[in-house]
Amino acid sequence: MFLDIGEVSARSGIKPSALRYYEEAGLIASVYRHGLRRQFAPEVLLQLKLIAMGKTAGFSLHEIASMFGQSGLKELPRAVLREKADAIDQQIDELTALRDTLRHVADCAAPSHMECPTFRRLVDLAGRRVSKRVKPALSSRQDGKQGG
Amino acid sequence: MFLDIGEVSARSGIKPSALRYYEEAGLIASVYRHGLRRQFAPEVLLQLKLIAMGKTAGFSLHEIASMFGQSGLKELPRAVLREKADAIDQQIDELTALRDTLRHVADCAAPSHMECPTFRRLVDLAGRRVSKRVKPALSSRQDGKQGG
DNA sequence: CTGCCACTTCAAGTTCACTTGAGGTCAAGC
DNA sequence: GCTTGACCTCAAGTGAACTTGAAGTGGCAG
Repeated sequence: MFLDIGEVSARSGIKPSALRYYEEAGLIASVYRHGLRRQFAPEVLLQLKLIAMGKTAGFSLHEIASMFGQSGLKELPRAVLREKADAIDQQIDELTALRDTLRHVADCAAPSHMECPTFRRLVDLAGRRVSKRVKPALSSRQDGKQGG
Repeated sequence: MFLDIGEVSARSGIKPSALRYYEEAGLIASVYRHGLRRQFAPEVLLQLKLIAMGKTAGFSLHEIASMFGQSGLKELPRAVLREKADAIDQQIDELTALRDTLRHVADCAAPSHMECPTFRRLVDLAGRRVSKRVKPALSSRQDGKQGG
């Protein structure tokens, strides 16, 4: 019924050391101990998927915890979630621009991309979006200080 | 004509220390020195936008350098760029799923999300995409080892 | 010619997200 | 009842991406 850490690790592809780290960070929780051993509910696998998605989005573990902490998604600040969703929308726009730029650079025969108008337009477009951002999705202490 | 580091910092919103760090990492280059002071070509601002976009996408500085190193985008490995573009496509899918999940959680009135079929479907969908991934876009040493 | 101040270098410090290693525990199988 | 092996804790180490601090340099305004 319950999974011990090796099992969770095997099914999620996340090392036991990382799982313990997540537990300490309040991202997941074991339901009880069998002797020393943590026993996890199977739902933890779903939570770990969510965590992986959050990481892909560039959120810190702390931010992920604030979205769906170990509480098992019971009482979440809906406003925070909507904010994060908006931030992800912005990020998708940026990624789209980067992807298009990459594809353009890969295909464009121009000798210097810096002078290619298509290239400049692509980068510029993305740049504009970045500066329009309300809140930084990726938290390097740099963003938000020293404002551009 | 040329910009010194403070100017570049002011226009890009990136601290001088980070700019020096980027130079050492081979991401940007100054064209010459005026006394001690680095002089940058204005194009560096465009390059910095590209770097910012790459960071948003979760690429390491090393990977970003491999995409468009300080060379000024002259002779780039087109295959690598296309690969990265594909990776970004995958990432966009994941982010879309996460965003939809977040919005669902914010709106869903169910007492426990774990039992909400819409929720499970969303997470599951994303999970499937993740495991279909060819190459990890975000390089934590974990991904790729210990395969799930 | 003096002083200022934005720059310089270099070493060390910081945060995040883990990993590694040493030494210990305990349920189960022989 | 002893060994085995998967787990445990805790401290320290790692790598990425910077930041900070100390000590120095040099062009330009006054």
